Formats: sequence, C-alpha cells, structure tokens
Amino acid sequence: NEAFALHNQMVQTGITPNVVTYTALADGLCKRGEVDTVNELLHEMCDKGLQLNVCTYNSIVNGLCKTGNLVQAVKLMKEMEMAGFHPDTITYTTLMDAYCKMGEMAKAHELLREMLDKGLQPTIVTFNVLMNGFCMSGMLDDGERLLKWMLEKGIMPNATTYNSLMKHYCIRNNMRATTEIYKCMSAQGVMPDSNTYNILIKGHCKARNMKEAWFLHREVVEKGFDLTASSYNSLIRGFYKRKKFMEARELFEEMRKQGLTAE
RNA sequence: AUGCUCGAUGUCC
Repeated sequence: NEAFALHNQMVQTGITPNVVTYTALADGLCKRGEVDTVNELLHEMCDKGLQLNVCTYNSIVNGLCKTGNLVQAVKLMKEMEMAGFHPDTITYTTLMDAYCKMGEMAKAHELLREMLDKGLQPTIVTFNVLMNGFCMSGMLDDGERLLKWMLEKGIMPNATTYNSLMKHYCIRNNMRATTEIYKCMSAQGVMPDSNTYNILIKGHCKARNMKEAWFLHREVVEKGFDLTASSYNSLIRGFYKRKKFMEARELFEEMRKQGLTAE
C-alpha cells in the first residue's frame, strides 16, 4: 500500500513512472502472491506505452514459481522468447530453483545445460541453487562433489553455499561433517553470517553439545549478530535438559532484552 | 527494478 501511495504521489507531482518503477511494484505484488493485481498493473503499464523488459518478466516468473505455478512460469519464459526477449541467467536460475525445490534435479540440470548452451554465464547463485537442491534431496555426496568442483575451478563459494550443506548435515545429526564444512569455510576465508550461526547452534544443541553451542553463542554476541527465537529456544532447551539452569536463565533474559518471546 | 541459504524444536542415554 505504501509503495502504491508513493507511486500515486509521484504521478501527482508530475513525475512519469517508467518500466523500473512499474517492475518494482509488480515484483512486490508477485511476492505477495497477488497475481491478478499484477495483470492489471501490466495492462496499465502497456496502456502508457511502456514495454515489459527482462526484469519485469523475471519478477513474474519468480512470482509464479513461488506460488506453485511452475508450469505457467515455464510457459511465460517461452512467451518471452517469442516476444523477442532473451531469458537471462536470472530467469534460468529462478526456474532451476523451483525445480530443485520440487526435487526435480534432472529438470534443473536440463535447464542448466540449456542455459550454458546459450552461452549464459552462471553465477554463484546458480550454483547455490543446485547445492541447495542436492541437499534438500538428501544428495549430500553430490553437494560435496559440487563444492569440490567449484573450489577446483576457482569459483568462490559464499556463506550461502556452505550454509546449505551444513544445515542438511545437521538435520542428519552429522555434526562431524558439519564441522568439517565449517573448517573448510574458514580455511577459504569465507565469513560466517547470522544464518551460519543459527544453523550451527541449533545443530550442536540437537546433538547436546552445549559447550560448542555456548561458545558459538558468545561469538554471535561479540560480533553483534542476531540469533533467531528458534536458536534461543534450542539453547535454553538444551541447557535445561542438562540441568544448567543458570545458563538457561541468562539466555532467557538475553532473549527478552532482544524483544524475542520464549516458548 | 528481478534469482539462492535463515519458521523452527520426536524420544531416551
């Protein structure tokens, strides 16, 4: 609503909206799943003589993917090719992500192939999509192979790349492998982000390694990162089960100071 | 202006 209010205000001031401002609005609507409203907006845009571009298409492709309309999303990519717009790396990566999340790794691979055949350059996000796809499908060996391949090729993984692998090792209670990945990440000079800490802390709590969980929690506080309520809950639960009530209480207080609610 | 990881905690030791 605020975005549209600003849009209207802009028009009243005499500033003409362009494809960028319209795409920003369309993207917001897509992210809220308001596909019908997007259609209206696009018509309005065309009436004003503005043409959709690759970014506009990509926003809508993403919106369709995220609302479970993968078939329509693929159709739209075809449509955009017919209209003379070339799908780019972001279009392909968006669709690959949707296939990966459905567990259709073969389809994702097919798109990667097609993308490379067209001479489009993959980015770190493209590889992260594949990495996360392997992990979500329990194909952690393939994920490890991808990581190794990236390192050999000199493609620098980022925190997201490592986070996917670590999260899924944690889910499978493999803290040994999780720690190995964390070490690899550090050795590569990749800084952990707040997601990294949330993943690791919850993993160690689940494995009842409260010593390590506490250590990482200290690091989070020092670095000024935020822990999620979920991580605090895991920590408190872990200490409580070990009858470490002092630590549990301290975390409880700390959590409340951050404005988070305990269970 | 558009794409990736973070909404969670089964049980016992």
